[in-house]
Amino acid sequence: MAERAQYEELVRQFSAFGAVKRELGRIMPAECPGGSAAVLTLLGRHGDMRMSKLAELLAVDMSVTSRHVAHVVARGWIERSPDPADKRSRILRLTPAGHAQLDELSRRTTEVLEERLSDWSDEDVRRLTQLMARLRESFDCRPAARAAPPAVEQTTRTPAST
Amino acid sequence: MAERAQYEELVRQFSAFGAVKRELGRIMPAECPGGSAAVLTLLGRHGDMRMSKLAELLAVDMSVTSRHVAHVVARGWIERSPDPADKRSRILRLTPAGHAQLDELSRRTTEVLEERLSDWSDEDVRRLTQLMARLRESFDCRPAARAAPPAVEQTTRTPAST
DNA sequence: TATTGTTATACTCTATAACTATA
DNA sequence: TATAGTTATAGAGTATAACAATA
Repeated sequence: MAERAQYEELVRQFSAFGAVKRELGRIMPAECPGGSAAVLTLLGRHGDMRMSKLAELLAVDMSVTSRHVAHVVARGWIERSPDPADKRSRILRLTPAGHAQLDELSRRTTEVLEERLSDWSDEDVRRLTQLMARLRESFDCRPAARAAPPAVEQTTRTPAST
Repeated sequence: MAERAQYEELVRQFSAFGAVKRELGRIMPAECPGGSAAVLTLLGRHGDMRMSKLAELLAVDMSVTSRHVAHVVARGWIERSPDPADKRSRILRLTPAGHAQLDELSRRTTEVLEERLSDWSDEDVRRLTQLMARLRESFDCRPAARAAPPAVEQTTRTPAST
């Protein structure tokens, strides 16, 4: 358990982190803003999935997910096919062009990080990655995970607010 | 120097970090969005300063700073007094109400972090804070710091793009 | 001429609410 | 009735460019 001053300093770093994100965003292809990049990355990492699953991984509302996906579909990077098991659902899958775009994104971000973090040890990079992952877990993010006790999770929608 | 897979994982955490920021933002007072909170925090930490200095600390364009400051001034949390040394400039200073608001912000964020990070060791909190601070330094952020060699820094404006 | 700061405009990301089509 | 997904609308953050006042 840390002290108040420690927490304040941590929050200060959270706030300043936006500058890093923006700097990284500047080197991305113009046609592929952050939201699109996130969609491609998660599909590349976790494979084909439904909208609701993607929304959960992105930790944003499904309406936001829908917009990002529409943008990415319009550019031919993913395709939406109907789910035979549930006609309300759609299965998202990377197209060959999507894989190519993903490679390009990876190339650019790696290039920038190699330059900016050239004096970082491998261990420090790993440590930061792990701590940020743990932070995300500690902050829950998904509504179900915090609201419910060790119960079953049943919905991915925003719960009714009263 | 880390490997490509390490960098990709780190970028993934950068992307996911947005969820943490949003979660933290939800518990802030409605009248005080993130931009205002950042202004108050920096003024509280560094004392009175000019717009240009604040813009540098925020690592955003001065036009953005101007908007945030206008919002905060409208709520009576800071005051803009003319700089006697340079009539183009304005000195920003926290009002008593601003100090009170700052205390409230600190109280809320500390409360949330104490809850969410209750199982974190003091050392891990400190380590994450330090690594994020170092990350910010590695990413420069201010235009002058990267563009110029070990030369004097002379402008805080966006440099001409050609 | 160059710099400080403001304003107008535009774009991205996000959430809420209303809507459709299925279960 | 409840759920999957879409769309309309609104709010916050940011950048660029044009502008006013002062160095």
